[in-house]
Amino acid sequence: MGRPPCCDESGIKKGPWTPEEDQMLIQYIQENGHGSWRALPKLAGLNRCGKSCRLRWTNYLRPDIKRGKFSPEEEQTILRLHSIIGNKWSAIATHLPGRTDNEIKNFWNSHLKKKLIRIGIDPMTHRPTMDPVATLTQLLCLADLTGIMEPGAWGDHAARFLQYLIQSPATINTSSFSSIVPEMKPMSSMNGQVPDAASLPSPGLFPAATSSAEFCCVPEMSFGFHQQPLGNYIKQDSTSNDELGAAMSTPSALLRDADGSLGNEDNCSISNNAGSVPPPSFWSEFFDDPLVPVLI
DNA sequence: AAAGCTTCCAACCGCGGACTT
DNA sequence: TAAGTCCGCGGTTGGAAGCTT
Repeated sequence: MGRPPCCDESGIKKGPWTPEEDQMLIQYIQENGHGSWRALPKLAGLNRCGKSCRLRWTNYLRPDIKRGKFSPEEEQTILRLHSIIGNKWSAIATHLPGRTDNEIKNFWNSHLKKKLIRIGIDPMTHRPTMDPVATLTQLLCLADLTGIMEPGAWGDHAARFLQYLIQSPATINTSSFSSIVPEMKPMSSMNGQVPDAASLPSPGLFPAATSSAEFCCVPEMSFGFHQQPLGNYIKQDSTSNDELGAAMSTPSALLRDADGSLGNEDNCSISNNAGSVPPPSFWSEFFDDPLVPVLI
């Protein structure tokens, strides 16, 4: 069953709001609350439909709306949430105080989406648009970093890791790649700065998805290097203290059960066993709940 | 300076879920 | 239970502003 459009009444004004109309709406809502949006226009003396009033209020006139450019932190939050829940703009907006779903949607469509496409990330899947190994090879070529493969250039760890990526494509589960783009930057933009070689794992620490694993973490090194240090993390039951599994983890690690579904264990936490390497910052930054966040 | 193009964003549209009658 | 209504959401649009040629 459909419903008639709310604005099909003749004589109802559409289009941009005038300052006078804004003032009437603000004054009415401040004095009476919005109540029924349907009834509001008549009560407030506005020749608008209720829907138009609601939109104007929620997207523009509300006193708690934050104006101005999105900060890098807000941008990262949007990207992270979008990689998890997709185009749920209202849900994303709940994590960005003062920002409206419409504003976030516009920012995504006009900035972030294009940005991802430009750097080779599919904005809908948040995965590289090309084969990750091919992408890495291409980036290496672009950055003219072939010299790094020479012994001693980055240390054995880094060289082994790069060789792993280039020579062992079959071991990389490309279907599980995910991207938290702001934490990564193309190698070509690193201007000779390389990550701490000691923090790079040996290829053996990268388990491909296996059917028997409690969960698996898939490294996301296909596109660039995380700005945050890598480390090994332990998934632990906080009540029994049982170690449920250990994995090489990146800031956007994928935690899955053996059947590929999302982990859902209560009482679990992620802890770090790498000593000097802190847990990925986004766990605490982004999720209030210290239990296992569900990411995909 | 002006024409054409691109970007940005406020506002609209239509759908679907929830609620009411 | 079905029909009617309201609200909120995501997709899309149109025009203003900015940029390029």
